[in-house]
Amino acid sequence: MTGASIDLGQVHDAAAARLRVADQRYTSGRRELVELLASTGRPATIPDLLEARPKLTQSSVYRNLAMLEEVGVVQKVVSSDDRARFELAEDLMGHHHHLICVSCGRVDDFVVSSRAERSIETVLGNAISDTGFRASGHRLDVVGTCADCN
Amino acid sequence: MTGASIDLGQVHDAAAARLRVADQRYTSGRRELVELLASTGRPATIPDLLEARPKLTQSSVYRNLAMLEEVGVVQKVVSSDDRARFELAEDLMGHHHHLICVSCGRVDDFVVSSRAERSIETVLGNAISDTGFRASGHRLDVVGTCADCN
DNA sequence: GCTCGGAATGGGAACAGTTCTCGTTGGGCG
DNA sequence: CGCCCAACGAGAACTGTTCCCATTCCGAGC
Repeated sequence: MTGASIDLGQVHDAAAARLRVADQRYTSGRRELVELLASTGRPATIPDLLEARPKLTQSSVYRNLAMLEEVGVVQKVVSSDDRARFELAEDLMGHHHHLICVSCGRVDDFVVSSRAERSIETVLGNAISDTGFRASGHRLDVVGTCADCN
Repeated sequence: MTGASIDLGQVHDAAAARLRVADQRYTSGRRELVELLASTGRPATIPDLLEARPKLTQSSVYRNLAMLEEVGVVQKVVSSDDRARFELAEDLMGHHHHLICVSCGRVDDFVVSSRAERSIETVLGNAISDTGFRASGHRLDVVGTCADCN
């Protein structure tokens, strides 16, 4: 169900390039974060990341995620609990949506057909055309309870 | 653009009834919150509410919003900034979507045609049918920059 | 290979939003 | 009229996140 796995080398190259534009280095800590997020297949919380790589420290993870978000390598995802979650940016991961469990806060990815995406875009474009709002994208999340929470 | 205004009396009746089921009173503070949320037409932050009704106190607003959420009268909305926003529950407000400004965090409501809603529901139903996830609804938000933020 | 300068790091303090605590208030019922 | 307990108000406590600063690391130039 989770889309075809992505090319890690390509992701690293893109991350390095985007950081370089901002005069930032692609350090080992940042590389680890990107690698983790690329392999998880689901938005991760900071505790998730710290647990997966105990060598990482909290303040650096926060700082590096903020930097990676700023240069467009990762993006923040909000769920129903109060921890931020992070995933690779859409242009690295592919456009997708989230299943948000209101019971445990877990977030999973899913995709819909590109035809369905186009019709959603059209509907949204019509709906907001007279609001002065400039859309940069959409978030279509399904809320409910995950299989584990039954 | 904001849908037809809702029947305030009906909202109060529903709120009172849902609280009563949970052995809770519909106190003046709670009534004020419901009234504010019904009149705002856009999800409100706690500071918004405190400013609109200086008589309300912060701790009571938090406590009462939590209670009203628990009995299904209001719901929490997350935006891009880190303040929670609240609006009346969907069955009191009508189903709608949000325009989320990534620059200032402001959130506005908009609606799409019921035909479009049905097709979205169908698409989502197909996409998650084999995940074990039980959907209770969806959130379709448009992110971008509002007219004020240009 | 060595040194220097600036970027990144790590640990902890500071901060903001939210939740909890507890003594007080007040509405409803006997 | 008085009792009881839910709700209130003020502030303390808590939690996730951000900031600070001394130390470490990396890369460029010698």
